[in-house]
Amino acid sequence: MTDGVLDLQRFFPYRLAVLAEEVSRTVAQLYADRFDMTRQEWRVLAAVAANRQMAAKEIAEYSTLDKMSVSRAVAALEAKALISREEDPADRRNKLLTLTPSGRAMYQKIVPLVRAREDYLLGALSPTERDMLDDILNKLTSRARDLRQRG
Amino acid sequence: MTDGVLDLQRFFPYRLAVLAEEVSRTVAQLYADRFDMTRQEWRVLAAVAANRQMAAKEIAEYSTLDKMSVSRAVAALEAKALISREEDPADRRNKLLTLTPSGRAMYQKIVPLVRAREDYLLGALSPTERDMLDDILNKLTSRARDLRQRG
DNA sequence: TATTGTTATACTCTATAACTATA
DNA sequence: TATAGTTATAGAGTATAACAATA
Repeated sequence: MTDGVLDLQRFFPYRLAVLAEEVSRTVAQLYADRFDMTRQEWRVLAAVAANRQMAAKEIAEYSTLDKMSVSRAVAALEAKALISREEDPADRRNKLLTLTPSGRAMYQKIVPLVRAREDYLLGALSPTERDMLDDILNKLTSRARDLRQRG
Repeated sequence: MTDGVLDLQRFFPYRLAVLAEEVSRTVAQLYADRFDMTRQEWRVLAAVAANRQMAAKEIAEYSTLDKMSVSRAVAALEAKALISREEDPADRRNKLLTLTPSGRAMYQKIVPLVRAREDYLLGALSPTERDMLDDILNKLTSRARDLRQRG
């Protein structure tokens, strides 16, 4: 183990990447195949649905997307009439976003589907494991952010 | 929680994706910024280093890459003289890959660096948590694969 | 005919940065 | 000058499929 060879199958960053990609695909099957949305569009839709009336910058922070991804996802969602945009009267640089009725309807169709997949996945774990996973994800995410900032 | 709104910050697939992306970046900082390798090239390098003399198909299985990604990563690594290719005399469709001395030297520079990052990340966890995380990753990966295959 | 590996193509994603309009 | 958002562009990743060589 501590010799010069690294076994990819036991290397945590690799295992995490494989799991996350697999999970991401199972969720994307729902919103991509059935509702023709990209991952970015889904995240923006979920962000606006959960918060109502957000500026693009707030969406970027909430969804961990950069502002360009948000901008393009918003344009795509607007073209599909799933969200609408209006200027913020208090600061006309901001474009406030809300779901249209059909955007909300689509969101409400997708949510139970992705929740069911989440439940199925987490159903592999005991309640104790689920609680611990919650802590573990928080701790690891915090460390990973430290690491990346410090280089 | 069970109303129609999904909080992205509490949604497991989202949290997992954010963590995995963050971890992937901290590791990529090492092999990309310092050694000018893509993620695919790093995975292929690691696969060949851990197994010696692999055919492209075996690399694809070991590294969870598809055969085209392997083919292009191999071409790139060969152009940098990090791996070499020879025909398998037993089946001339196979191209057996091995690291060149400079490929092995680069691998041996990278391994301690990525191991240090892995150790730092997992250092956020107690030994109990680390053991449990190991099980959890296995269980979730197995379920996610089930889910994706069944659609 | 089936398999290994390569090549072609097109689409998505990501990153940097220039640009606009407001402030 | 600084900020919110858009647009441009190029590089990297991914997916489908056609293809060549070999079995």
